[in-house]
Amino acid sequence: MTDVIRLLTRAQKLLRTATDDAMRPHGVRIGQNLVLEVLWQDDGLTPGELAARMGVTTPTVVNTAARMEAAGLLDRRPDPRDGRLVRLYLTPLAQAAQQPIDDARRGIADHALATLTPTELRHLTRALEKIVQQMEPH
Amino acid sequence: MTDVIRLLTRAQKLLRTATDDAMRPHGVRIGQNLVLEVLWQDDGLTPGELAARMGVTTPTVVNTAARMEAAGLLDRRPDPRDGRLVRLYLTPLAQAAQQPIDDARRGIADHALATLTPTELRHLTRALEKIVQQMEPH
DNA sequence: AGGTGGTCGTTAGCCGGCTAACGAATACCA
DNA sequence: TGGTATTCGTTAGCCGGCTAACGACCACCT
Repeated sequence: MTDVIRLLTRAQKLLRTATDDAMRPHGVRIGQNLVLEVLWQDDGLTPGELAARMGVTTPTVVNTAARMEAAGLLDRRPDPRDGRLVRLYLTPLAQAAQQPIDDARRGIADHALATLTPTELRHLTRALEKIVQQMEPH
Repeated sequence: MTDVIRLLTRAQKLLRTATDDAMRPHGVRIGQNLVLEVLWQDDGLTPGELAARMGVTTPTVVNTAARMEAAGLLDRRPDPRDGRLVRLYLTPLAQAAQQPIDDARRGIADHALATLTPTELRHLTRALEKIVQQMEPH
């Protein structure tokens, strides 16, 4: 019963470690990955918006963004219309990292799933969707 | 391709959060859960042995054990034969927590997997095993 | 127009991972 | 036997999550 949960945890940890190892040479850490993914598609979001899309809390985004700013990956600029808001913009450095990081992530996914048949992949996806739907708030 | 990885990450996070929420009323946090699981079965292990069985590093166990000692969950006693070793022993408090915590974990697993058919559960397990085997250091 | 309530980001402080560097104790070998 | 290498646990310091408390700013309503 709970064995499959342990398996899932183990798999996720292995994937996380592999991803972090692959990102580090590009000056990006695992937690910054999601920020980049979202901003690559939609630059200039606020910490709150980012947190919602990433599924983490706002303080997590604030801390991560501070590290990324220190690393030269993004700029933090106040919203001209609403003094409460802060908008996060990627630097050219962060934009240039998109291609190699995407490639690395795809490579890891390919390797992790290499021994699964298309049918098994479909089944896996379906099962995970069911779990997520079951556990998601409301 | 990488979507299923995201799903897996999301599912694991939901499970982790639910587990932590269920443990906290019993005075146990999520990171201490694995320590208890191992020591319930095999008391008096060293930090290094625990780390190996848990799949984490030794410093992680040392830190977690320090918090658990402060919480009255375990005792840290030197090995009488080898002065380098430290052995970790569960207190009665920790032993008494086994039943309710096991129940809670089983309840979470049941709920998470409730919408899966036995066949789907088998497929899920098989797919996760393949991923883990593929990614584990040979 | 002014006060009040809600909405932001930030800070502080915790837990749980990690690597690197260290110090103490044992084990081994000349 | 004595010196050196190895094996432990610990400490320091980082990243990435979280909650709670706070302060600034806006919006709304009288």
